[in-house]
Amino acid sequence: MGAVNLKQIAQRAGVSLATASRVLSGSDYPVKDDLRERVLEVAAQLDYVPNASARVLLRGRSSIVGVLVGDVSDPFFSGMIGGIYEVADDADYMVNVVNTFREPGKELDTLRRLREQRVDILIVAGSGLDDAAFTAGMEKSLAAFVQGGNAAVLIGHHGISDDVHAARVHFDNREAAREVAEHLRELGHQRIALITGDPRLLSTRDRVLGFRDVFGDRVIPVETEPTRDGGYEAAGTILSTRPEVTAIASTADQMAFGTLVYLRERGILVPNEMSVTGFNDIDVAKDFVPSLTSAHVPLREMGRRAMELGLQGLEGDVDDIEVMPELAIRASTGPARK
Amino acid sequence: MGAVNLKQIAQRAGVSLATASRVLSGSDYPVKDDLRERVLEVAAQLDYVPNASARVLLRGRSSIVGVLVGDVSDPFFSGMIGGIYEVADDADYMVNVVNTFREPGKELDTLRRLREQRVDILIVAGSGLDDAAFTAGMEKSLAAFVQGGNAAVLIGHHGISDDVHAARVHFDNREAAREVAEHLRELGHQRIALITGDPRLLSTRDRVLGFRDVFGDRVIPVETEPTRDGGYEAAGTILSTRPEVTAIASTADQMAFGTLVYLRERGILVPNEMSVTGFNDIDVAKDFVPSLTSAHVPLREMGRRAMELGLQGLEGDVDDIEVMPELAIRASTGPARK
DNA sequence: ATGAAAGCGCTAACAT
DNA sequence: ATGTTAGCGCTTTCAT
Repeated sequence: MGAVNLKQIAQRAGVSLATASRVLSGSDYPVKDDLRERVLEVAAQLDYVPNASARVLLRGRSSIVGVLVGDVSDPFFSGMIGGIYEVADDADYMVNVVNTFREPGKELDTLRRLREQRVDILIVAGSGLDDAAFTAGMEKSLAAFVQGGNAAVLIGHHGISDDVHAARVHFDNREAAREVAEHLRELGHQRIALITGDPRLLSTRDRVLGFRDVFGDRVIPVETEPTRDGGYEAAGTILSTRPEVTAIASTADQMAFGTLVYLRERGILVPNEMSVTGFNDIDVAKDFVPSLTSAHVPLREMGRRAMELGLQGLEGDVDDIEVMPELAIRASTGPARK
Repeated sequence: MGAVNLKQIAQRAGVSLATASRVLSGSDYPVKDDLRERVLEVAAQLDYVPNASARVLLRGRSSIVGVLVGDVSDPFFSGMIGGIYEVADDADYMVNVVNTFREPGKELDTLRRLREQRVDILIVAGSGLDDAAFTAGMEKSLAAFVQGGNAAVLIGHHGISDDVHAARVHFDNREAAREVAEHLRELGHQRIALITGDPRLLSTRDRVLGFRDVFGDRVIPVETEPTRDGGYEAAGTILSTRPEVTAIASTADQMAFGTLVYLRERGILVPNEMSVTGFNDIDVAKDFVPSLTSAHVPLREMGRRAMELGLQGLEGDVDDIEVMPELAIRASTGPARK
């Protein structure tokens, strides 16, 4: 029981702990070849793997980046995570992703667990939340983390005070939403429905605001699960209660897919009878039928940049960057029906 | 610099290290209320978070499950990972996912890093590989890991000797492929192309075998990147070089999507002029146009079961389970054109 | 009820 | 060139 440790290697090889360590830790300290070989052989034979905990304890650095997301299997997050991995891998960092399962109450908890692991870098990708106690807890935790000599990166997470010395990857959700809305307005739409996920999420809020900037009261918000099925259901509600609507927007592509499927099943033509828009522009959006008009969010790039900022943060320079929305106009939107 | 530690808490609170530990580690050891409160207060004030490394070192258990996958952002893996998280979360386990980026050479490396972290449970989800040295390395590493009192779970990873005391989640790729092939044969197809990813992957191999069981030499394998773009490209190659083909199968849905898009752009009717099949049946497959006939692989369930097996493995009982393929017949397949 | 001290596995400073 | 030892942060005996 228990993994093989250095002491066992040293004993078997008939050398001191220090010698074994010097050989196996990649130190450039000189060790005679015959001893070195003996150590190496025993280590290989027993398949010795050093204990990272002990090393971390000693060094105070873990080479682990902790990532806080809502749900790893959501393409929105897994895109970002993919970007993080790319950079982390080159920098020899392990990536430790934790799920909050979109339960905001859990976020503080998981953040703490990541801190317990003594991650060097913390990337918070879950959206902010409109909740004072939560925000305060978050700020305190992040401040203490950074205070401890680590780097924190917030992705699209405003609501956290600038006093927290964290790098940020900004994405202007409101502006992106405005572009989508503007596109619909130009097509002559007057009354639109907007399917949203949890309205307490700041990203959702901002997206709603963007639509309101253009449509004011003429946007009808419908709250649902942020999934394909949620969008499917919401579309049904909208059609039966709001016949005046000529376009259905969503705050995430998955919901728009659900809406498109619903419309397809009902034989309602898109975009002739109804326009549909998504948000985030995940990979399949362009291949869906009809291809989905969506606010493109450069997820992979955001992940990459976040990780780069984290690495820089360790060196002491905390930076802010902004990635730009870009409206992807496709086949799911057209002139409002008469 | 450096995170706050117990010693600092103890000093500030004017108590001994032991007392501080007893209060903060949730021990049921009795501590007078006034001291307890003082410690708690100081800890809250400084936002103390215990060092997991130290704890792991002491306890020998990390409550971390390590997961080895090809690529986190691939829906195939992220589905499984989602399942793992569900169970891990309930068991208070952290999930540490590492990417091999589909570079088989990296697998041994990443496995080692996970072992360094002293994960209690190891779930290997990347496919096996037809490479003796690789397999031997894998076996040795896993054996040593289990020997150390941990639990290993292999998902669809045959090729690893039964001597390795690992739990397994089996999925019969060959049988699943056979079902797809059989379906095509029944529709009258005689000549089919099969788009595959890396043929060194055992899962790919098995799927190819399943098709060969039914079609023998009449299946034309085409190797490409296991992505949407890879499938798109491969479709082009097939159409220009193999006009006799009446159906294009793929060993993963993403490639089939690419194929469908290519055919759509060329105005080739599916399934009238060409049938298309996928594999894995990821979420969007049913909503694609045309909806994709695919071998359904219960990814989420496999993840859940794997994690359950891992937890059981810690208790010493190593089990094998098998999940069943189920052919999802949809609109992308039809009778062979004349 | 409290504190002192040993020790988890490892590295690095310090002898020899 | 090799070995001995202190100590990273914590929990848990073992005194008191």
